Amino acid sequence: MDRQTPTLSDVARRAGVSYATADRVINNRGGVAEKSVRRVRAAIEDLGYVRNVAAANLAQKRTYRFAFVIPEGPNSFFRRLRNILETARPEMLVSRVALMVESVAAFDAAALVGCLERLAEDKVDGVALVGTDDARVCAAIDALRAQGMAVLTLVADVQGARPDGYVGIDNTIAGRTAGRLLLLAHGDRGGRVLPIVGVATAHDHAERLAGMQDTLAEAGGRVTSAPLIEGRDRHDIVEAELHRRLAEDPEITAIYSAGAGNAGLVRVLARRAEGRPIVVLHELVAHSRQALETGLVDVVIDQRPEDEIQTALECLRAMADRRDLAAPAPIVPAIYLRENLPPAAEASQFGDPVHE
Amino acid sequence: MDRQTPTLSDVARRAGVSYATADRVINNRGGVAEKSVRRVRAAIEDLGYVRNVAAANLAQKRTYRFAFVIPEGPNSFFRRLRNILETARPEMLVSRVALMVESVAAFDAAALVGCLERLAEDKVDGVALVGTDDARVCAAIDALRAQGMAVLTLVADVQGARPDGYVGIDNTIAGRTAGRLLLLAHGDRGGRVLPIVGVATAHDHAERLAGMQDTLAEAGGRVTSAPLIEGRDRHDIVEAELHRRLAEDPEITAIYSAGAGNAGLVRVLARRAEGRPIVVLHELVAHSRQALETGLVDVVIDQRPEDEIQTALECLRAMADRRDLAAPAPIVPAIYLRENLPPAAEASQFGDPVHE
DNA sequence: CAAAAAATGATTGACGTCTATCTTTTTCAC
DNA sequence: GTGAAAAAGATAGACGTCAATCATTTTTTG
Repeated sequence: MDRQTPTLSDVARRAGVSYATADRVINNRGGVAEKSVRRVRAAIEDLGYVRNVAAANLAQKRTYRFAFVIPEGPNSFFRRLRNILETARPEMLVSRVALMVESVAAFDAAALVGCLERLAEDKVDGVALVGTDDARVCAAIDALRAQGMAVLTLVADVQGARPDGYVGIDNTIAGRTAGRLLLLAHGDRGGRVLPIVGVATAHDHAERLAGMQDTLAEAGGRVTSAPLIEGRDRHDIVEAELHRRLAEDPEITAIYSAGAGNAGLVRVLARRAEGRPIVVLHELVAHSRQALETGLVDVVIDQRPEDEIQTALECLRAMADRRDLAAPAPIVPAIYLRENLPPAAEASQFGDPVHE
Repeated sequence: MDRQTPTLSDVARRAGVSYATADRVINNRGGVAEKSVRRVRAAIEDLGYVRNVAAANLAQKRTYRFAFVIPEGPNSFFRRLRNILETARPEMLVSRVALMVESVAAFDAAALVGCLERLAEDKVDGVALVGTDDARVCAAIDALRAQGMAVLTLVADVQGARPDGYVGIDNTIAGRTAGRLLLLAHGDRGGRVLPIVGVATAHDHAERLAGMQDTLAEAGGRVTSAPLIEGRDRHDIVEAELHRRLAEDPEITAIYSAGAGNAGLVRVLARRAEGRPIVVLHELVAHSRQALETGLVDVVIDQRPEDEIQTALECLRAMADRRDLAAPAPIVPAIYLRENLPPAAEASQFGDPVHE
């Protein structure tokens, strides 16, 4: 019925060269005349040859080794990220991908660089790292790439660095999305939004904040932004500050939290006797999820780390296979209400694998 | 450093049996004493053996053949579905997956059954079909499965059938999500939502409608539901009916469209001189996207067909490989505002594949 | 034109699994 | 204990590619 897919031998025959030459071409081994290269390329085109990755991997006894470098610490988002990776690990094994998850101190550029250098020696095939803005990190990334390994930034890009790609959301878009939700929830009434960020200098939080404010402004300014709280991503600080500000400023109609430390925010809300402001926050983690379920919070904007990791893995594999992958679809923030929450991920599931 | 992954020979050696026997076990060829089966299984467990799918596929010269059965017609959602599949096809080829996209008349159970029967003869490895409720369809699905092929329902399940899985959203959840958004947009004011469905008897639209109404009711009933419009998924009917109803009932504060035919809805909105109701509708397609971008519409709830297809492909592959895949994460409806729209998909991109 | 260099050809043994065939051993019923 | 059936062992070719070696041809250079 359907004739089978062509092999490299078919290509060689069609191009009128030997298998060895065709092999030299597709594997860039060099030492091939320009004329032959062109003929092989043409034959590939004609026959629609597609390299059989399975066979190639088999011959190379290849197992992909990918490292994910994730900040450590109590931050629940990164815990979630690590969880997803751990869950994916056994499934990845089937396709011969060994996942390494490295933890480094958060915001510690030196530690991150050290980790990257170890990975460079370790000869992994690809690295995905959560970026920290720092010149040394840029240099380390360049060094890895120069060594021929694939490097992605994940969740947070590194300004100035040139990785093979960035997998994560655009924080301006995330902030604008929050702004639009706030506008929607205010209807045609006016309002006053209290923004909470980690620190105003972190470029991701700053981008979210600006995106939110721009969107409010573009809508005519009936909803305005109050002075922000810097919660340093710590729930105790967020709790204290927020408590104070809400008492101080009764005009607040909404809260937008661009960063972490939302457990403190939830505590303040839970204590309120009556009517609460509209609340929009980021990242679906245990406490934000629960707050959504109990109605303490209206909306959670999530960057869907599952998607990010899947996309990252796809990119890393494509690069390791020397395939050209169409640039991955940018990851767009997801909006969760209590009604469309994804099923809670198990902490870890050890279903016994069945081999048969 | 890391010792290499064990092969089936290692398993056989460890189990104290021949390679042939180990092979008989993992491939269920039968004719193996219970005792030996247990020993092989134990060895697999001990060594953490994972069947090398690449090698297996190579040996079998396997190309997966999967068919997607999609209703034909002008419906832009199914056009989108088909587009996604066509775009995925070349990428899938790399992993040796041949995608077939079959079109059958919409809502035509007989045509669907005919198509499934052809596929049964065609010996494809798996089928994903958009369900149509019908006893004959159930029977056809069972017949395919009895023949050992993997069958998934996609987007719409078939009531009474027992496919290997359903990949699509829960329409009740989708409707509840719409309800929550409507509540959010009404704030603490009252309102009156005008629902539009295709036909009230279609169970998917009915589920969405009920979900929306339930959510409104649970919130205390300050926002109510007006009598619905049956637009039969046709934009001309939707346009005429909606126009009439809006003129008739000035109390309408919101529109919820659970089905298709939204081009007509958008036309009505575009003609309105001033203030429009809150609008929530389903499926991100060309005109709904544009309506969102131009501010004619507030929210689009989308079932993310890209995800659905990816999940479906994953499931089909897993089943074809005789792997046990953890049940795929149910697909949750996505909420799009004009700010978080994913980049528009190219109609079709024919970037020349680079082989090297 | 000869020598050196470059390009090409020819061939081979992995890689891990599948599939098939054939032989040998064990088990079981009678 | 004999014979048949069941179970197990042994082995080999194929799948498509990679990586390496060595021989041969063509091209370039002085």
